[in-house]
Amino acid sequence: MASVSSQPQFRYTQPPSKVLHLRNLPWECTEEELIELGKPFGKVVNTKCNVGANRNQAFIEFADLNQAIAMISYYASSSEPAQVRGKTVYLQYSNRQEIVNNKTAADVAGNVLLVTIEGTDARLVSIDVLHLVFSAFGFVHKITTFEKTAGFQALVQFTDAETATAAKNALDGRSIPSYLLPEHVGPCTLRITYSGHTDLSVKFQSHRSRDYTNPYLPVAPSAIDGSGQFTVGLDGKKLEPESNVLLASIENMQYAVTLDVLHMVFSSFGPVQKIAMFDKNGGVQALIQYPDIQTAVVAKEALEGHCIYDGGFCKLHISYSRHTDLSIKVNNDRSRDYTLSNVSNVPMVNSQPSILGQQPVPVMTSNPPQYSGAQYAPTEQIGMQQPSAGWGAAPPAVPQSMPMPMPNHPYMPPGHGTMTSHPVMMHMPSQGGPPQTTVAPYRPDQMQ
DNA sequence: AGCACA
Repeated sequence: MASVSSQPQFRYTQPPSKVLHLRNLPWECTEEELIELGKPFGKVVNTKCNVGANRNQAFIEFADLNQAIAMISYYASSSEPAQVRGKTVYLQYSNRQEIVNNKTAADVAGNVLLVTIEGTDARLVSIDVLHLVFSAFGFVHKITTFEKTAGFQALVQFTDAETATAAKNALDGRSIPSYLLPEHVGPCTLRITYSGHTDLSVKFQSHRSRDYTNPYLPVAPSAIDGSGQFTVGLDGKKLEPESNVLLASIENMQYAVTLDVLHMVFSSFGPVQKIAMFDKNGGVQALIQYPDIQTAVVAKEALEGHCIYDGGFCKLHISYSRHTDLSIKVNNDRSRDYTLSNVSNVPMVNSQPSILGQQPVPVMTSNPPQYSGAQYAPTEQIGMQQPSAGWGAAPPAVPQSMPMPMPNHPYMPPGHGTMTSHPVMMHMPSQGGPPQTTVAPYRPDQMQ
C-alpha cells in the first residue's frame, strides 16, 4: 500500500536464468548458429532450436548463470542487437531454469541410423538391398530389421557418425531405385533418423539381421530348421541363409564331372576345404566347403547357372547348404578333405567303387573347362570388406568403391543408363517426397 | 516478437 507502481517496468521481466529465450530467429535456425551467438559470453551447454509454431524461437542454456546475465547485459546496452544471419534476435531470460529433454535420439548424430521403409511393399525390401544401398557411403557393420507400428524399419550401423550422416543426408526421403526392386514392387521410400544405439547386437545371420563384421557368426537356427522361417526374396524364391558350404547340383551332365574338376572350378574363389559328391534324384550333387561365408557367397553368385563345359553341359545350380563343416570319413574319388593333405590337384586312385559304377563317358579332354582362376581373380581377397556381390544384388566384378549399379551395367534395366549422365539416380516416389524436379543425383562420392 | 511435449 505504500508506493504504487514502485517498479512497473519490471513487471514483465523474467528473473535471471541460465536459460535464455530467443525469438525472431531466422527460419530453422541451427544449433551451431545459437552456439556461435552465445559463445562470446560463456559455455553453451544446451540449445533447443526451432521452437514455436513458426519454428523461429529457441533456447540457449549456459553453464553458469553469470554467463547468461553477461549476454543479456551486453545486448541490453549494445548499439548492435544480437543477430543471426543478419536478422535481429530478441533475447530474454527464460522462465525455466534449464532446457529439458532437449534432444531425442533422432536428433543426436550417431553412427547408427533408424531407417523406416515406407510403401505398401516395404516388407519386400530385403536386407541385402538395404546393405547395398547404404554401403555406398561406407562400410556397413550391421543391419537389423524389424516391424513396429511405424512399419518396416531397419537399424543400420556405420563406423562413425560422419558416415552415417552422409548416408542420412543423401538417402532420407529418397526411394530405393526401382531397378533394385522386383517389377511389381511399388515405391519404397526411406525415412531416416539417427538411432540412439551405438552398437547393434546381432546374434545370428538371418533374414532379419546381419553382422558384416563377423562372417563366422552362426546362421540363425530359425532360418535353417525349415520351420517356415524362410522369407520370400525379391524374386519370389526362398531366401536361404548363407553358408560357407555350397550345395551344387549338376544338370545336363554329358561329361564326367570329377572331384578334381569341381575343386578346380570352386578353388577360383578361395581355398576349398572339403568336397563331398553324392548321387541324388538321379543326378550328381556336391557339397563344397569354404572357410568362410563370403567366399562361398562370391562363388555362388559367380557360378550359379553357369556351365562347366561349353555347350550347356554340366550346368551348375548352387544353393547354400545347411552344413557348416563336412565330415569326410575317407578321401576317395567322391569326397576329399583338402585340409588334411597338402596335395590338392593330384587325382586320387579310386578306392571305392561308386554306386553307379565307373564314371560316365570320360570325354572331358575335348572340352576345355570354361573356367580359369584368372577369370574370377578380381573376387579374391574379400576378407576386409565384402563386395556388394556378396549379397546378391550386383555381380562380383563391381568395384567396392561403387557398390551401386552403374549406367550400362548389365544389371541396369534398359532406359536408366541413357536417361541421365549421373551415375545413379534415386527415383523419387510418386507418393510424397519432394517434387521430381528437385531431385538431386544420387552421388555418394559428392556427399560429405 | 513473448517460452519447449518431441
